[in-house]
Amino acid sequence: MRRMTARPANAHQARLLRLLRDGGPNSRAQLGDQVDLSRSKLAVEVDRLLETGLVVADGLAASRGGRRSHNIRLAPALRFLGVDIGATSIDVAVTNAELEVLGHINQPMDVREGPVAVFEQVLAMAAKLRASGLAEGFDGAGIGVPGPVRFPEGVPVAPPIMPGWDGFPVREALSQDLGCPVMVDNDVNLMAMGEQHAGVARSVGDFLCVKIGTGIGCGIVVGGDVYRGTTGSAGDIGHIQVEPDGRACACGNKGCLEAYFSGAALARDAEEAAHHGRSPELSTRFEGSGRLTAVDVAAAAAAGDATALDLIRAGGNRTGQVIAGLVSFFNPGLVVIGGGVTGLGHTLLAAIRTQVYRQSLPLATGNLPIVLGELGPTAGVIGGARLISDHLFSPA
Amino acid sequence: MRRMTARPANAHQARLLRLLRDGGPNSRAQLGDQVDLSRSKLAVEVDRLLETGLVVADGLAASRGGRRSHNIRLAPALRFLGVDIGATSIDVAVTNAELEVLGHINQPMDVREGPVAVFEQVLAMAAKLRASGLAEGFDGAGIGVPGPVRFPEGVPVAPPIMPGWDGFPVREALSQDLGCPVMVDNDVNLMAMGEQHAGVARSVGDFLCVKIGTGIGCGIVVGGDVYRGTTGSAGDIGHIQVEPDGRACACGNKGCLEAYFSGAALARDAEEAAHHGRSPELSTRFEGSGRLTAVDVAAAAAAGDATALDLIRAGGNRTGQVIAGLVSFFNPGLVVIGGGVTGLGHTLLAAIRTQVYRQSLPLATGNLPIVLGELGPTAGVIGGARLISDHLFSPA
DNA sequence: TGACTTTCTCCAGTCACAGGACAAAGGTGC
DNA sequence: GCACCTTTGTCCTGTGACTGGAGAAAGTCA
Repeated sequence: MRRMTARPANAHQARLLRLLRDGGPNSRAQLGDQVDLSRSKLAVEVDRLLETGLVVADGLAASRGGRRSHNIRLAPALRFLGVDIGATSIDVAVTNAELEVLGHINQPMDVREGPVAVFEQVLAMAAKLRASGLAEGFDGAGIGVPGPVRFPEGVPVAPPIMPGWDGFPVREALSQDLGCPVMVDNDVNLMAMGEQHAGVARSVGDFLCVKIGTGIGCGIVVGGDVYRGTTGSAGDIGHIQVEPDGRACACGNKGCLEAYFSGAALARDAEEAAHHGRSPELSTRFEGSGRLTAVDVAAAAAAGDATALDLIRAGGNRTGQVIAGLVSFFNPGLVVIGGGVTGLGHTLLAAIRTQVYRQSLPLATGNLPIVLGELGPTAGVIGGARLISDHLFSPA
Repeated sequence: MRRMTARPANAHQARLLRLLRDGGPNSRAQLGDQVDLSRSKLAVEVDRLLETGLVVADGLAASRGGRRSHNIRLAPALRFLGVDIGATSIDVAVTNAELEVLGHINQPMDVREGPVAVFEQVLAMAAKLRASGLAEGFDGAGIGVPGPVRFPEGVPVAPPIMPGWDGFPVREALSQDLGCPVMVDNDVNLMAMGEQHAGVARSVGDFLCVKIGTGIGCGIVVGGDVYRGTTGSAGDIGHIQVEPDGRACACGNKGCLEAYFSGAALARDAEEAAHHGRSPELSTRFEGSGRLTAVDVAAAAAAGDATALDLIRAGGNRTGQVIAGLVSFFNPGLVVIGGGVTGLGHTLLAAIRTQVYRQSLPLATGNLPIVLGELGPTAGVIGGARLISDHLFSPA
């Protein structure tokens, strides 16, 4: 099958494609209400898009009291690939042009295996999705990696937890292997874009999206666009110091947030508590599997284990302390908490909220929702699809 | 004299006005090199601007090997007023259309006297500048106030150090009194705009501008534009916690940065040191005037006083600790330090730099200049002129 | 069945703009 | 002093973008 070759020829067409992506099928008249163009001009641009095959006319809509309208929709065969490479697992999903997830696979994988091994697996997962009949091919792919990225080139830079990835031409390599356009970004930014597109952050212009997983990062959205910083490392809040001369961190400094709270730190603290017999619940689980993860802590907390709850509260306090500072600085309209540890749920959220509402200025917190992400592991892959569709649905 | 009544009719004209503002007089040909318009279209727009009187043609430039060009410049009679209302003093300046300061007055004034008294003084200062022959009237004014502002309406909101200002319609009131358009913003944002226009931050897209005066604030510039946050309180870093359960702060919390370092905190610490006889230099100065300010500490430090140097270093460390976090989060291309305490100079800067370079990630600090502002007290007033000119030099 | 609404197409006129021809005004080399 | 080149600026025409109105198509409602 031929894949998407055309691109919008001008800003109007790009605008129309995005409206159709975000609002679903629409009649010409409905589109006209949203774009401030005359009906004639709009008709011309829609016709051109129909010619390119990017959109199709399918059927008549119900009448609204007059002539029935033709439904215009994005080409139903368009498929985007969203790839979210985490520290310990990979998510791959196919979406249609409206960014609805048609199929989603998750597989464990250690990112430290290096880019070659990881991409081999990504390609296998993509092939699996294709083989299942969900897609005949991919028109574009958006990839998230757990570290800073030089965005224009799609190349990771100095990633702390990804030895072997520094400078690897991810965009170029995957674009060749997949045979479609590829965009690469930080996984946290992808999550922010996902929650913005289909989650809790719809219609919020300026917000923060804190992802707590193996590490801690923060997606920054300014005026609806992801802010990446001068060298692509914006949002790297895991190594903000929360305790002068505190715990040693893997980065070489002392007292970093990540040294106190993250998937890894939480697991370590839980194992220590189990070892010292401070928590029967955790000890039992430790004896069962020989190791503990954030999931065990969440389960223990759900079972009412005091030590587990304390661990979560302590971590939430540390995180809240940092977020409070960021709220004062950035004055967002929303804070989203997501990532692997969201399973810790409301205990975590309550601790974070307490810190932020107590420490930040009333003007900044007065009307500030702090909520859990609503998409879970799909946020990243939807964000990936969104990233590449934003790219493809912009003037060539 | 009739003041500026016309506004640019379209984006091209606005672009041309800003080019003339930032680059000074230019020929049509030179303008054409910068705007990506055909010479014919450019000529049409320039002619229209000439008709409105916003720009004038004055004289012929030297030949560059061919026909001599006509110089096009902004109307020489245009005058902008920049007003920077600080906690303890007011700066007012007149600029021409190129935002060059023609006259500048500073007078002490306690902002707690309330808006009516303050604006009476501002109007008197403006009248004085006008009487000196520098301006026959003002075409626009940009005002900075030391607290958060609801920007679109030009109204201070919940300002901590400005009782009586909450909700006062600054923009509307001053616009009536001055008889010209007025824009209002946070004083820190004005400083950032000033340094961006004429200071160290020229040609930097994303940067932070930390102002340490009576309080501590931070101007945030994203992609060349000031970022103000959801409720206008972005950059309010003075109340970020640097010490859990630390010193009581005026805001009601404990351990805020401002409780440890700001003009006020520094003066208090200095007086305490003088009182306890820990610093002969400061004691002498205290006996002379009965009180101490940041200026005294700076002088003592310059004289080699160890206690004064320690105070500055300690404050710089605290501030650097916060800035380090912001650098990790925001990944700016430049950090500017300004405000009243810049007189503390390189001792302060060195302490801040040490903290930031030590705590933030190498990727964020690798190529990050941390410098003192270059405009001093004129940054704010130039920023004010810039604010209103940006407004007036945009399509009506 | 007629009046009215909504949707969509067609067409003519207007405006924005590019690009070439040309004029004006200077420099340079012989 | 003259021919020739460069630079600047103006004029003019053709093209494409865009608007708004007329009208056709296709429906609803009384």
